[in-house]
Amino acid sequence: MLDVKLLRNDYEKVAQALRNRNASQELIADFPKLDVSRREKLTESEQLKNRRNVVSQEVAKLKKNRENADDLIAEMRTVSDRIKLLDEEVREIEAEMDKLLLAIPNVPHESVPVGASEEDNVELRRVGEPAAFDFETKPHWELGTELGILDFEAASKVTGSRFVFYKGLGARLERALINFMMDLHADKHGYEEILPPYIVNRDSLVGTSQLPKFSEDLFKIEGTDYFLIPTAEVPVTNFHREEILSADDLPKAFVAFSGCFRSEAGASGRDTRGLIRQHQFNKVELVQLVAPDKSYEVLEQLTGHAEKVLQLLELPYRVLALCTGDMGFGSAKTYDLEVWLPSAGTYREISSCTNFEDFQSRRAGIRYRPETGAKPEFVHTLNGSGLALGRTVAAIIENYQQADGTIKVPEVLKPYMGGLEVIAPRRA
RNA sequence: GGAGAGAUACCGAAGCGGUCAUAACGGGGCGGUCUUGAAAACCGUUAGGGUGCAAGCCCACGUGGGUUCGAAUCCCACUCUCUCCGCCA
Repeated sequence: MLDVKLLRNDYEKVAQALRNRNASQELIADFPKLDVSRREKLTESEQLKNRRNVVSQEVAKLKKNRENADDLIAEMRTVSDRIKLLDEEVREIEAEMDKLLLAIPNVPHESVPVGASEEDNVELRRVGEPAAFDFETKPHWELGTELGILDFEAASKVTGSRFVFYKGLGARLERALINFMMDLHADKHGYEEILPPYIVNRDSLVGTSQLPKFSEDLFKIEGTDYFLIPTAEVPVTNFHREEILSADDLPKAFVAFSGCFRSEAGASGRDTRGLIRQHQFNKVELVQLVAPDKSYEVLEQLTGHAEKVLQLLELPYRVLALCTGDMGFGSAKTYDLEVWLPSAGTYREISSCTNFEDFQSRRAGIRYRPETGAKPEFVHTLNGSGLALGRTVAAIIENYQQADGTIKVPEVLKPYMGGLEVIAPRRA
């Protein structure tokens, strides 16, 4: 959520940000009018409340002395009615303003490239060379099915499309990756490990800005106001919702493994095969709450932590700075990591690292006190995948495939796979 | 799921219609006095939001409504916590 003061004092800056995002100017058109009328009504109401408070004291005094207070009480009756009316109007205006404010995307950081679509994202670097295969490569869903480590058919029978069973060494590979990533971030990168609830309430989703705008992407639990989490970002960022932290508490750095559930409402027809786009997938997520003056430094570090996973797995990848038109709703700046997928002959997103600045913390009320006695300020929140598991498995299967259809186990994973060298069909 | 109890500042807790919210009282944290140092004692300090240049004013006793001239206090709904019973991993 934007600071109303920004909207009040620098309307044009917000308007420009919306243009850069291809978002409608309509989003903020009603703001000035609402803002002014709210403050007018609020001022009148507060003056009347002051009067009411003063008179109430007088009434108390008169009653105590057994004197007559009927005139004052009569006056207060009309004053109170007026207050009630004004407060009702203020409430309505505030509800409208909230609705409006919650629908306005964040203002991109000045360093974000201006652009209309993903075409305008800026590639910052490539790391690792895609392997040259001297045989016909196969996509991971073919290899995984042939090896008996992935079963899409069984999943579509048991559940439906866009679900998968991992079996045998496939399940083992996923578990190995989870442990490898968690150990790396918790032990080497200094994050605190969190295992969050997979179900959250509405306030949490508003806090991290999935709601109210993107409800169609979420699975809602029937008969309740609970939702399955689309990412551990939601429960973890909201851990300190409506709290005032002290300066020594920062930075808060959490690493969380969780299942993620997405309805993928608008994605029918895209990536229908394989592990790339599933309704349920696992992810290791990095989340940080930091002091505002540190957040851009931390964004670079956090992105580096996610990159480290790809480097250790020896998977070729590239880093993109997303342009204004391609960034997520709450983002002030985002780097995407894209891993090389031989079957697609291209790089595919495997991690997204974002600085939200105070966009989420303002919604979620996450503040800190810079020093004792100082006024609380909003923290900056960041998160990034470190990494999405399904896509990592797909990348390993495809990049480590061999001519005979077996999969080499990446060096760093061997200890997590009981020393296994190669994933081959069971029972040769 | 059934029955009951509760929610006030960092923690505990008083308050039961007006003089009680920079909120009694107790504890904790921080700073200081004293001390060779520490403890004890004593002193100080420790709190949100809105509006306004400011002084100030308004709001905030779990959340949202209601009654009343006036609500922490009375009424209603909701949320969460605790205790007992049932069920369960």
